[in-house]
Amino acid sequence: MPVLKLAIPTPLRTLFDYLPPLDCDLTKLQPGARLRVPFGRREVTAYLVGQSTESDLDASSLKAADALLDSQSLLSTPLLGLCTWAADYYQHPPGEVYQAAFPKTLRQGQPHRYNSEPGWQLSTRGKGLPAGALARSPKQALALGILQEQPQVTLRELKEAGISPAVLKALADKGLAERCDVRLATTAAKTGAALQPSAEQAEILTSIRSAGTNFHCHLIEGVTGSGKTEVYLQLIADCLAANQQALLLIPEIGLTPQTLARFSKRFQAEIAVLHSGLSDAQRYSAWEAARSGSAHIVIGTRSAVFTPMARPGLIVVDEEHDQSFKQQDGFRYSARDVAVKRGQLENCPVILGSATPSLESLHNALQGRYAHHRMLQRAGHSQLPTIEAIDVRKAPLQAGLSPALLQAMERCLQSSQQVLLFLNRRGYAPTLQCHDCGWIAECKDCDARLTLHRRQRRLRCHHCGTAGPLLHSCPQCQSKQLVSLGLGTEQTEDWLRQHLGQWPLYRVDSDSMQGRESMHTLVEQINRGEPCILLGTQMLTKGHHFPAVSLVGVIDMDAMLFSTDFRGEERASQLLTQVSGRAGRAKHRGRVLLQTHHPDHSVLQAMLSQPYHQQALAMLERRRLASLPPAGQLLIARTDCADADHGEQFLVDLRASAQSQLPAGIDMIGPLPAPMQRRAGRFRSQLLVHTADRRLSRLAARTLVHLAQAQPASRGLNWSLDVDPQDMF
DNA sequence: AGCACGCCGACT
DNA sequence: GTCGGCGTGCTC
Repeated sequence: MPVLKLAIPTPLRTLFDYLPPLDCDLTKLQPGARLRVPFGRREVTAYLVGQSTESDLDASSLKAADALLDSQSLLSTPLLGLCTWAADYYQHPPGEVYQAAFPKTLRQGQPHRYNSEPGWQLSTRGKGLPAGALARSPKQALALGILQEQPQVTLRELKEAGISPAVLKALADKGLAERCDVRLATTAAKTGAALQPSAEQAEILTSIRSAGTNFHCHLIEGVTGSGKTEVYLQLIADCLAANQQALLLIPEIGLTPQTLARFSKRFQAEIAVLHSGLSDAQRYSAWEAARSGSAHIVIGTRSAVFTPMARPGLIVVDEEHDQSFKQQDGFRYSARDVAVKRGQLENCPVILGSATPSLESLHNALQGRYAHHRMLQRAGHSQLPTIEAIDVRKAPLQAGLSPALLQAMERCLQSSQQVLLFLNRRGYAPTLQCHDCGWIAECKDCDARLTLHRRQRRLRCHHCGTAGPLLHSCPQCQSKQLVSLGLGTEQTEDWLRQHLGQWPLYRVDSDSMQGRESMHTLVEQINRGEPCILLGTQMLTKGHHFPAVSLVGVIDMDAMLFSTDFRGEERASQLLTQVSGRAGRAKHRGRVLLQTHHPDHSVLQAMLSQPYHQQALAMLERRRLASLPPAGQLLIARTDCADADHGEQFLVDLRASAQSQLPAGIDMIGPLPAPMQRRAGRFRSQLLVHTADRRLSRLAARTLVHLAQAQPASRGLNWSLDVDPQDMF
């Protein structure tokens, strides 16, 4: 008995067995095709994973699929393998993983339209006409002639030949021609002139090329401005020359216009871009361009790692350390890690690039699993900036700015250069307090204070998004003496406009950069090079090039130094190195000033005295001593629940049942309340699971999910497993 | 996650 | 008498 193994989008971690649709040729059922199936009391889109001749269930309890939606597979064998691997590795329901490889329109069960343009062809009757027929209507005869030469002609080509739609309509009315979809032929990509590579670039290119076109993972660790992108471009050019496609993953959409511009300039090629800002139709057409192979280059954010490609030849993950590659809810995958796995399954090279590689990737490189390529020189003659700490203890601060920083800013602006100020806190002030009774504005749903947003006249919670009106009197004692504490970008902006108003000021944070194009426009404005002040959050540090910036001021370095997460120091080093990298790319040597109350802090001292690479080696050693990732693996079982005790009890029980089943070498810590226990009205607890190696970690993940599924959960309790968590929360 | 069934309060 | 509140149980 033929049985179909289907992945169905549902939170259940299993495949479902169905009988084939009635009157269906079994050889037409290819893995990666979609089917329409009855599921419970509704109809859903299912994805064919495989066929079998038997089922664990009784044949009588199997339903038959309603219809096969795709007569051909839409996913290649390696991509199917990738989905299967990811479902197992992340212990996530297969249906939801498979769904990640499809655009929304196809998930909804719409018929697949191949990469095609509307066109016309002769009908059976039309094909029977002799050449030179229809001589009495010259236009129709011309159209007929064209259609006789080529089996299918696009509407566009017909129009170019002077055939109007009316003429075609006339042919259709006579039953001689009909509409059709014309599949597009793939055209070869052309590559423009490459830049002359530097000695370092040339060496890396040679080394990567000599590693061949099979799977191999390369880590390019290149200081900001060393020209990693040029290396990518030349490798992609090789890939295109071999008639293969390249996949480039980038952290966020903010970067897309710049990246796209650079790629369009170099390549006369079709580039498919996939990011969250696309409409469903645009996303579908980019997806289909990648899948059909008409797109030569696919550029996208995290989710693009699951895009099908006809001829993949290279995968590049730019800024591989960036946290946005890790999905933080639902299907919690790391696009970087999935990309490496995909390279292995597609058997093509994978390039991970960063100025500040993650300790995971650096570890793999040092272990010899990845080839390690370093670029230490900046392109042209620009030097890396100098970094100095400003001890702000006892210094009179104005909107967070010390006299030393202000003086440096003015000098910089007067010599017609740009200043970048980094303050990783949006809003006006992070706290609103009553001066008379000490009351503090807190979020009613989270263990967090409300941030004062003056411009929007709101009190907002940055954790759950709720926003309330600005208060003018204390709800506890009715005093009017409400004072703001702490500093956000809005406040520094206000002060700078008043006191250094002669210089243009651009605030760059997610509040001020609302429109899709606003960041792009701003970057262009800034790069005209006029002296100005840039003030922003980490939005400002992500990949943009600001050649005229020669001074970077970090207003609140201390916020970066104190973190509860074991990855805190790694993040701080990366962030600081990335901010510093914005400075001094052109002729002037840049200068970075860090304001701190803790000039002797060890992390700060390391940043002042060593480049990122050395800091990273020291951090790796500390991780090794503490058996923390990448030395050892981590899993977190999380719960969130309206009742704090229920969540914790669930994890206590889970731990107890896991304890008896798991072998030695798997350590469990907790359950503990999450670092911010209450968020959006729900109490969060977590159980940490630490193992020495990957094999044990995967065993632990499977066992925990198995036990958690079998465990009775009180109503309203959600649990999830986070494999390779990036944040403790 | 959906979507139904099911058993108790305020309306025509 | 029913309309509908959301508790709980199932999906091959």
